[in-house]
Amino acid sequence: MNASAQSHAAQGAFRALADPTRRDIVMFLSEQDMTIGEVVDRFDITRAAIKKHLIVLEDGGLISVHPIGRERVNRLEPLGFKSVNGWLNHFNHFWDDRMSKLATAVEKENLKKQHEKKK
Amino acid sequence: MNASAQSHAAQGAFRALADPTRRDIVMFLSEQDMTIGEVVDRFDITRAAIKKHLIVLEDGGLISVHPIGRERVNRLEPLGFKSVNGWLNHFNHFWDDRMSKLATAVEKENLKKQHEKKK
DNA sequence: TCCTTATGATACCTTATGGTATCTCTTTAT
DNA sequence: ATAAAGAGATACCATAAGGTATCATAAGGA
Repeated sequence: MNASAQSHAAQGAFRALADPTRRDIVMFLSEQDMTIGEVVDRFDITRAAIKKHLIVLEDGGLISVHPIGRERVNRLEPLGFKSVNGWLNHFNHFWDDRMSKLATAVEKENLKKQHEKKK
Repeated sequence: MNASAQSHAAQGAFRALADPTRRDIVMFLSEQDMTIGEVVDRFDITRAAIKKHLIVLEDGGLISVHPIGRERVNRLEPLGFKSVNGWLNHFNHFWDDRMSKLATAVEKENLKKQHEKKK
């Protein structure tokens, strides 16, 4: 999968992570799975607002919802995060390449200087 | 730096990456540095719109701008990406932990079954 | 010098987004 | 059986966000 396709696939995830409240929710969910009510208790906004955030997170593939009785447990989903990681990874390679090229250039420069010194 | 502080620091970067056009711009810039005009040539939207995107990217620390004569070259900035990577890394650890715990649990379950078989 | 080119800035429009308030629907417990 | 608790849906509001059109500015080149 190329980076452009990955970007398309990760759109929902990137969108979801853009909001600080949603990133906080994700942080809480990394400590333990939670029902909506439990998430709401940790914020000062209404249940409806939290619910919307959870829908965005679910659309982005970052969480999944599991009904248990009348409750619905929200759980982190690794796959959604992987799509983001995958896209970012393209740039990690990019930095590596840039650094190694820079290192090579510096090395050549040093060799050149040493050569000139000998003259 | 804890994950919450990282989240705060990375807010601009996450915000910038939420838009598909900006991610595309970033992809182009990973191939080569570009002036605004060169970026504009690769899209079907106005210069003003591109300019706004570049400002958001700069605010997010994902690019830097370097004036050369009357032109302004836009260049990717690794540090901005690192802030995003840093935040995401917290969850990579999380997956690793979860997987290892799962593996341990499965292993224990297998040992238990073997033990019961012997009976 | 003067015209062209690369860029910046502002005003304005439309839609998306984050939020509240309110009502309904289920499920559990008394 | 009925009240309370957990969750969902919808209407509505203010602001942010992405886009265009237009005007202003500065630097190169003929």
